[in-house]
Amino acid sequence: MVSRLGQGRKFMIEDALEAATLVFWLHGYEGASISELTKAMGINPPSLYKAFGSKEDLFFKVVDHYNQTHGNFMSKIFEEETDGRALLQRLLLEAADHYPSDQFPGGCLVISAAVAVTETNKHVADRLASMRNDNVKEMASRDGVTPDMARFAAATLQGMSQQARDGASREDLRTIAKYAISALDTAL
Amino acid sequence: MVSRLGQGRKFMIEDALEAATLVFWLHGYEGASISELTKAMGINPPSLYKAFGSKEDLFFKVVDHYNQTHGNFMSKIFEEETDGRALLQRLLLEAADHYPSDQFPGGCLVISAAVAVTETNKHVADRLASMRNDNVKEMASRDGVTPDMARFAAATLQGMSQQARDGASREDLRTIAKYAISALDTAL
DNA sequence: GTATGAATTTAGTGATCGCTACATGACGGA
DNA sequence: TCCGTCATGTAGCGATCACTAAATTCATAC
Repeated sequence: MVSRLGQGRKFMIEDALEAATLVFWLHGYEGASISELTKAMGINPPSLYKAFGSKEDLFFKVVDHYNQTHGNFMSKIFEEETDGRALLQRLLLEAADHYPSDQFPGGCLVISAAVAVTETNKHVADRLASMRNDNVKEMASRDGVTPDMARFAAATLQGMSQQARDGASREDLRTIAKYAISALDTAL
Repeated sequence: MVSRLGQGRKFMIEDALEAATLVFWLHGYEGASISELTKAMGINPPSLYKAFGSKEDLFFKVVDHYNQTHGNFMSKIFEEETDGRALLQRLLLEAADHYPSDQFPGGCLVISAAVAVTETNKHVADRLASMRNDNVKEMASRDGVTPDMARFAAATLQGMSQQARDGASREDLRTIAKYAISALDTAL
């Protein structure tokens, strides 16, 4: 039985998450203040803490939201491509299309939101790092993909994310992706 | 005429810069607090501000110091290698040796110290970004190196830096470097 | 209409941020 | 020895951090 008492929430969780996503994506985990987050989400701090628990809880819900929306193309490719090489190729080429953006911060939130942080937030950066490393393992588990190839693809994706933040164009990133694909097609 | 009045500085600039370098390298520009910096440098805040001006001034003096010490291998390669392809190859292979580290934070300070930051420190991140982009231009100015090749090499180096922070081994990075070199050797 | 219960707004908490005023300490010059 | 000068240590500035106690508003239940 769902409780129908009280005045009920006045904002939509998804809308608030999307607003928070843009802030965390642009300024990173520590660079995003509760003040800026609540302003962007259109709510006050107590509402944020009531709905999401803490800044850290909110952040990881934002990461989930990001993976289901802006970063959705990745998991889609993981689902659709069975062949390992085709998987890596599509990841690289589609990332080249998605990472550069005018309306969004550019690059990948999971890659750039917590690179170098305070000691007290080390576990946040570590959790993102293990998400990235899980991605490498997932790639390496596919047929035709060695751990080395997976690492190389992951490193290229991370470099492309940085390049996007540094202002590289869609065309720039496509070229980087093509170089990487040609390396993956060449016996080492 | 050098002033010989007063009690004189009680610490060595280079030692203080090296200590500050490790803090900024590990925790990034914003993640490094004045409190942590002064503790690592063995001095009090007024001495820091007297000697270095501000946190931002200190940071960019740290970047210079880093480029002349831990990151010195880069400029050395730029000086020694005239041939463009040999330049890119050495950059990739030697970065693979330098980026992973047990005693140091790993990766490159210029790449990881200010990725996503507060709005008030955007200009710090922008200045590091333009240093990185200057590196790309410098590579592209060499014989046999197209802008595309330079971008690809830079992206790979940035990905390798991230991988090093995520725990990749020297061997892992060498393999990534070799993949990238094989791509550069293949006509696109 | 009134009591109940939940999310809201207001207004702060203590802690830490980057930075500095002030007094002390340590040296060279006279 | 005393002064002038500069770096130092102490102590704390205003601002902002993540977070929350308390009061208020609002929707339902009866």
